[in-house]
Amino acid sequence: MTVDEQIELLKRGTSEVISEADLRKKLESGKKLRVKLGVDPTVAHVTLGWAVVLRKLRDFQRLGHTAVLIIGDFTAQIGDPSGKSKTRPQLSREEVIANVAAVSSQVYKILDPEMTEITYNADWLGAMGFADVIKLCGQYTVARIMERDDFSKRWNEHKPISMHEILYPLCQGYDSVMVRADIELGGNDQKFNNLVGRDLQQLYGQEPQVVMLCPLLVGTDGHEKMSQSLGNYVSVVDTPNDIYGKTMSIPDALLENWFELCTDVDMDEARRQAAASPYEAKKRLAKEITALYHSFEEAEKAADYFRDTFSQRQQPVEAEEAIVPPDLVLNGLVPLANLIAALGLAKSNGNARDIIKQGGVSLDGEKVGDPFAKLAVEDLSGRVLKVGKVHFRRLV
RNA sequence: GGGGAGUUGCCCGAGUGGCCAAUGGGAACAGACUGUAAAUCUGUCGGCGAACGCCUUCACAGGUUCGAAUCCUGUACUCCCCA
Repeated sequence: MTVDEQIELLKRGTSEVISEADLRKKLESGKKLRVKLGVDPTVAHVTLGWAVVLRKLRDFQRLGHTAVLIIGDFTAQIGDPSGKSKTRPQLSREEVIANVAAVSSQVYKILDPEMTEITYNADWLGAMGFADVIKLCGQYTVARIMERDDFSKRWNEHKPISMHEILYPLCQGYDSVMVRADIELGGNDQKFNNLVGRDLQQLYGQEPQVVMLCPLLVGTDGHEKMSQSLGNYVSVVDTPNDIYGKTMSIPDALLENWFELCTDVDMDEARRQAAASPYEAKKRLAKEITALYHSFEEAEKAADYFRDTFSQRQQPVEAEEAIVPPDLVLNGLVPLANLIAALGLAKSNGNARDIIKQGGVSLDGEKVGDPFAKLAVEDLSGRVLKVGKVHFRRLV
């Protein structure tokens, strides 16, 4: 593959490369490049949003380069201020460890483990003494930190900025120095942090890294950046049905963004399809994504399930089984609302009654309208309970 | 160090002694329509209860009062101005 072709491939799904000339130079050197991606284990799922940069990293691996994954076990405890209008809660050591465990296996659904180097930034950041920190701080000025959009905005709005937050970019930049990164990948919101890496590398006598930024994937709600905390995410460990279904629920306006960032489908083709029939394009998208994290066969099955269950509103043949909690049963009768709440399908009994009242609950396809319905237990077993649009449970 | 302003439900934000579980908007949820799209319309949106109702909530802890989100005192946190 020529360098031009490589650049072409690598640029797909990026919004900015700083700079392309430097990237070319590094690729032309023929050297095995060290491509850094820092991730903070603040959550327990690899979402499709996160997968965008992981997939980009995998593109580099396919060209023979090394993925240097930095688990920000130290920085997670600071909390990245990027794109945040308020201070993040600082995570405890235990939470971070739990998240690392959960996430590390998920990233190999995308990356090639043979070509991945995993490091933990607590190894060097945690070992620094206060004098080292002061020295590092001496390399940067307050004005430069305050150039940053998030901070200046918060500053102007008279919102608090904690001291530790302004150290975050320095930590991340120092990571680049420590792993001698040739390239750093990140979402658009990481631009500032990644540029600090360039500056610090130069100050420490290294060639500055190339910064490659990917646009942020918009979440299923169609507005906010996909994130676990907002609940608008698709996880790579979601079931095929969930990946497919959640993808089908995104607004049409997101089709292009998702095709570009979540699939390898040719963009001309994707655009053509989206223009011709957004619905057909979305089904294609959902199937493509599902297949990436499961298999083509499972994606087909998910598509069938979706069509039958949601498009044609048939009752699913297979549904997660749920046991009627015995303590709800009185004289062989169980109050439906309490059952729904106990199964976690509503947040309280009152909420469950509200949903019933509004026609959101059915048993074997038959709507239940009485919020105070009490049902005979033996009568329930084997029947399928539907709550809302999405939740089905086969009662046992 | 001094002076001033503020902290309300998931978020924003009204509310200055009873009519406040607390106006409004957004989010969310359910229904209709549909393509689990968008737009629109309707409804719900602290907990328990069949219900009269009861319980917990307006930063935290005390206090005044028959009665407090609303008044007083202290504590914590945030912002502004001065040094």
